[in-house]
Amino acid sequence: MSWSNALAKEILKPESLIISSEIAVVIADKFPKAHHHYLVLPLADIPSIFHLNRSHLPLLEELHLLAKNVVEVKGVQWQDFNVGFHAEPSMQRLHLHVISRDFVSTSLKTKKHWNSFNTELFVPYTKLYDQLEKENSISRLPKSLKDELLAKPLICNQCEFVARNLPSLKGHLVGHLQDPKSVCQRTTSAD
DNA sequence: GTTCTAGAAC
DNA sequence: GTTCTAGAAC
Repeated sequence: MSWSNALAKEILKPESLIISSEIAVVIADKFPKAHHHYLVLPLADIPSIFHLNRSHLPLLEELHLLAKNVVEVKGVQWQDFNVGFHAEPSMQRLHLHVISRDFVSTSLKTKKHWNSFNTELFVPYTKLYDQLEKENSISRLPKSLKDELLAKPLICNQCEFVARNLPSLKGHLVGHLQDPKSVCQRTTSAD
């Protein structure tokens, strides 16, 4: 399918690059799911996390360094970010997500969007790095587990709130952004 | 990955 | 009647 190759084409466009090295580049996600959402991609044609082994550990470190660099360039706080890979990627080029934890964005539209960043469907950089070091490969999640994680309730990433639907979660997340202290005291029925 | 939209949920 | 979700896309 052609849409799944879009990232490989995107990194060839100079205007897409925010920063780059000889090994990897950083671009803005075309449909950002938070205020800040960047992708770090190797120039080498590595299709996915399932093509990695121990020999790629230095490459991963380079991706991670660029992730830190883009956050610095944007003048925002590293600790406000999730940095990692999708356990079940859709796009055919290895890409490290660098996404701010606000998740306030009009492009966040589905339960799948939320759960792919806020359950085990999101593999933090360090978790993937350690697994690769230990086992020399990354294994796919069983389909039953993927289905289970996709079906999980919409749990806020900043408090105990469980949203009844996506618009409710989005409203709640805006609350965190505007008033980080009081939003956690709201009852779940208020939304 | 997104768009579109039927019909389920409210 | 309106909002929201979830599956098809040749």
